[in-house]
Amino acid sequence: MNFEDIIYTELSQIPFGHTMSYGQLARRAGFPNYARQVGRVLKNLPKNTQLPWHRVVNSQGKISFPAQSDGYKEQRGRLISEGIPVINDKTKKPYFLG
DNA sequence: CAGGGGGCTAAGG
DNA sequence: GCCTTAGCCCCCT
Repeated sequence: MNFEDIIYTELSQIPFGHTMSYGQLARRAGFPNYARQVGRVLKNLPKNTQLPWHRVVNSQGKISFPAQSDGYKEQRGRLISEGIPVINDKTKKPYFLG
């Protein structure tokens, strides 16, 4: 098993409605200090992947995409659909179910 | 080999 | 909140 496969399996273990940081996921996979590599793996995931990549956020609990980017919106939508609040930096209010 | 850059992190101003 | 520095590891040009 290579690094990517280990990350895939570890990623698939994150339960619905939960999030985990890149570094946390890396450590759980047995690769401390590999947060950036986790980011690289997620970036290269095929668009059709079934893996819950959206459940991975940075160490501040925030989405690691530029706030206007498509990736940001996509991840935000997925998190909200799981009941996970996402703070809007502008209004300081959380997007949430409803 | 050198340089630049990532879905990163922790620590400081 | 913003920004910079330093450390990390790997990828691409």
